[in-house]
Amino acid sequence: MADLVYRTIMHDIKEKIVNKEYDGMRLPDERSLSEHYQVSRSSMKRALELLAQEGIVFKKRGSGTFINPLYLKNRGLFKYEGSNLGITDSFSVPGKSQNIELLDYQVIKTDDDLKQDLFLTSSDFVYKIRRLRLLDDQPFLIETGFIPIKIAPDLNPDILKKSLFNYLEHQKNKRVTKSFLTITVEPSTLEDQVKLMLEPNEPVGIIEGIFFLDDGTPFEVSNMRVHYKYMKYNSFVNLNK
Amino acid sequence: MADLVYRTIMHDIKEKIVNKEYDGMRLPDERSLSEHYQVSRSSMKRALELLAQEGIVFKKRGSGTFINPLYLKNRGLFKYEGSNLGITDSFSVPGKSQNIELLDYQVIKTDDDLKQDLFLTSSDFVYKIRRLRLLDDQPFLIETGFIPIKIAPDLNPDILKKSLFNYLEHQKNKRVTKSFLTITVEPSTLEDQVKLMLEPNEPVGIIEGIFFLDDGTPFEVSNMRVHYKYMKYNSFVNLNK
DNA sequence: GAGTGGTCTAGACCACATC
DNA sequence: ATGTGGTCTAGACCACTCT
Repeated sequence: MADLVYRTIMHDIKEKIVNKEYDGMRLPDERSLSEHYQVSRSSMKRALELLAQEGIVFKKRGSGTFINPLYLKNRGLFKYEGSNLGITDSFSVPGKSQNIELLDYQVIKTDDDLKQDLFLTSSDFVYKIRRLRLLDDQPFLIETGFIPIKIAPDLNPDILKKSLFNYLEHQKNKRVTKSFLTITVEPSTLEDQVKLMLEPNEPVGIIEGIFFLDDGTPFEVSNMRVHYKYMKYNSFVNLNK
Repeated sequence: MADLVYRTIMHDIKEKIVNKEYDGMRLPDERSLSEHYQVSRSSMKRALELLAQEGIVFKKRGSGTFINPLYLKNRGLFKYEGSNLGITDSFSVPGKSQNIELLDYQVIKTDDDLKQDLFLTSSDFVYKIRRLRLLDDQPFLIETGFIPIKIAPDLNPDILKKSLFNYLEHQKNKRVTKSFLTITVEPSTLEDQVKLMLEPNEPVGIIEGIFFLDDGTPFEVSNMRVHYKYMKYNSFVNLNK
C-alpha cells in the first residue's frame, strides 16, 4: 500500500519540507520534479495535490507551488497528524495512560434513528455500549456507541476495554476511514458532573459521529460527551471546488 | 469557471442522485459513464472522485460506485452544502435576518501571536474588529478578528456591518477558500452572558480560525464565541491517505 | 474469467503571472 | 515571450470482487 508512486513522492517531499531542504518557500516546478523523480507529470501533480489538500503547500497557477509557512511553524495544529479516526488515538496525550471503564454493554433492537443511521432493517440487533474514558485517573469522556452485531459478532468486554478500531483493523481486517461528525455544546447534566468531575457551571462538548468502513458500510453511531477542558477539535477546510 | 468537464459532470450526477434518477444505489461503471458523457475515463474518474470526497458516493474497487444512503436521507448534515467560508453565510437561517453590531474597530500593532499567525513583521499594523452577530433580535456570536491593513487598506465600518468575505470576493477579487479551525468549549464569561443573553451556567462554543486567500496568504485571525444553542459544526472526515 | 475501480504514462493544449 | 500550474485525452496494465 505504501509503494504507490504518488504516495511515496508525497512523503518524500513532505520530509524535505520539514527538514527545510528546499531553498526558500517555493518548490521546484512540476516538470523539473517529475524529471527528478523519473515519473510522469500526472503522477507528480497527484503527489503535490495531496500536499495541497493537507494544507502543507499552496499552488498558484502561473507562479509556482509554495510551502505554507504556518505548516512549518505550527505543525501540531494540523489535522490528522499521525492519527487515525480511533478515539483512543486522537485523545492520547504523551506521558498519560488511557483507561476505559465499561459502564454498560447490552444488545438491543434498532429504533428508527438507528435504522436510518446504520442502514439497517427492523430485524437487526445492535450492541449498546457505554464507556467512560480516563487519562490517568481523570475521566474526560462519556461515550455511548451503537454497533450492528452482524458487523462484529464476536465483540466482548475485553475488546471494549481497549481500542475497538485497533481490534477491527488487526483482527478483522476492516479499516474505519470515514466519518461524519457533528459538534455541539451543552451545559453539563448531573451525570456529566458526577462521572466527569465537573462543577455545575462547567459545560461539555458533544461529538456525534457516524463511522464508516472502507466500503461505505456504516459501522458505528457514537455520542461523546467530553469534559470541556479536554475538548479540542482541529479542522483544515479547503473549498477549492 | 463552471464549464470545466469534471465539474459539470459532477454537478450533473449529483443532481441525478438527488432526483433518484439511478436504479438502486449503484451508479453505472466508469467506462459506461465516460461513454455516456463523451469524455475520457480520466475525466470521469475525476468527477466521481469529487463526489467521493464530499461523501456523496463510495467507491469500492471490484464492485462499483455506490450512493451514500445517508446523503439522501440527511443532506443538511453535510459540510459546505452550498456555502462558503463566510460566517455570514454559514450561520444563515432561512426566514431569519442576520444583523451585525460593530462593537470595536481600531488599528493596533502586531503582537507576537499575530505576527506568527498572519506571517507579519513588527512594522505591520492590523485592524482589530469586534462584532456582535444577531439572528433577528437574538445575539448568538461575539467575533474578534484581526486583519492586516495592507491586505484591505480601504476597510470601513460600512463594510464590516455586512459580509467581509463578499466584499473581498466581489470588490477586490480575492477569494477566501482555506482555513484552519480549532473548536473548543468554555463556561461563559460575564461579557458572554450579557451580550449573548446567557444564564450563568450556560456555556459558549469557541471557534478560532485562520483564514487564507487562494494564494496562501493568511488574511484573518478570528476568535468566535458562540451561544451554545447556535453552535453546530459539521465535518466529513476521510482518511484515505 | 469477466467486470470494476486504481495507478501510471506521454503528450497536447489552455490560463494565468511575471518580466 | 517565457514559465508555471490546470485540464483533458487515449490507452496500458494492475488489484480486487463476484460467480
